[in-house]
Amino acid sequence: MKDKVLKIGKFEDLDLEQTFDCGQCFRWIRQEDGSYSGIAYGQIGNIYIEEGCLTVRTKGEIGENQEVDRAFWRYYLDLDRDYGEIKRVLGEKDAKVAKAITSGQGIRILKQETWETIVSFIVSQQKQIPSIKKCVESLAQAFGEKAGTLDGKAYYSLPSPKVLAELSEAELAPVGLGYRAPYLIKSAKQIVECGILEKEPLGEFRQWKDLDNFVPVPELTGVGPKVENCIRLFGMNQIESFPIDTWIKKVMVQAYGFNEKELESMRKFAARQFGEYGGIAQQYLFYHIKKGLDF
DNA sequence: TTCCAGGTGGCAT
DNA sequence: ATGCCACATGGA
Repeated sequence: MKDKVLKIGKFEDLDLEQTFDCGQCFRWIRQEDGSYSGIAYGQIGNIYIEEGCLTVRTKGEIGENQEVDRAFWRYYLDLDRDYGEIKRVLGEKDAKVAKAITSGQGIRILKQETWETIVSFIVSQQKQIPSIKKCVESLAQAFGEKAGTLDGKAYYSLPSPKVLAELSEAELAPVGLGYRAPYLIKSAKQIVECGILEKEPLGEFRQWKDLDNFVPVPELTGVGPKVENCIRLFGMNQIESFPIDTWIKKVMVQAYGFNEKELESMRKFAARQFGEYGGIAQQYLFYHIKKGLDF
């Protein structure tokens, strides 16, 4: 199959490095020319900006499904949300976020597959981002399906809940997940048993909107408050979600004067201060402090 | 070598 | 409801 090039359009408030390397996703890899290659919903792509125009090189014949593909990338990259307005609202309300926005003005919250975020963020606990990327990639190569090749590199989808649910800890051991391996297997079993796969199958260009009606997210094994909020924010389009990890804790202490242990107060504060845009504010703050900048 | 990492489950108060 | 602590592996 040949490559085809899709011109998506010109967008404000979009920076590929900030979006793909801000820690929200683990399967997009920066190429030497500054573009990003990866896979989402089984679609392989190489994404870049050329003369100001967002462009995706992907698989398929020219002219085939062009409008569907464009709609998909618009969806995945969250291009129909007005980040300019969100930044204005957040910036007016909160001076710390206003400062953070100066470092990450081009971040967009990807609309990732729910299942991918469940896997990724169960794996992510007590790991650094490069290590998370390696584990997720290794998982895909070992147990996923080959989705195709781009620039001579093979891309694999993540193993489905069914595949993962059938695996033993011994079989999963080579992936190097450590103590997270049983969490992942148990969560996969919970997803299979809850019946959502029959209702909202993988492969559609959409997230699991009513997962909570099948298994409430916090009931998944290995999913505590932090991972739950990441799944909601990155994988369920619930952008008010405000994950509090070690870095956001630092922000809350340094910039807002909280005591390190006052988690519940931090949550309440975030909900009141950032409201429906909590997750986007969180991502600006996260990106800013990770760059080593202060407030 | 030692220490730590986008936390959570299990147990004790 | 809250406070400890072990947890497996890789990288600095």
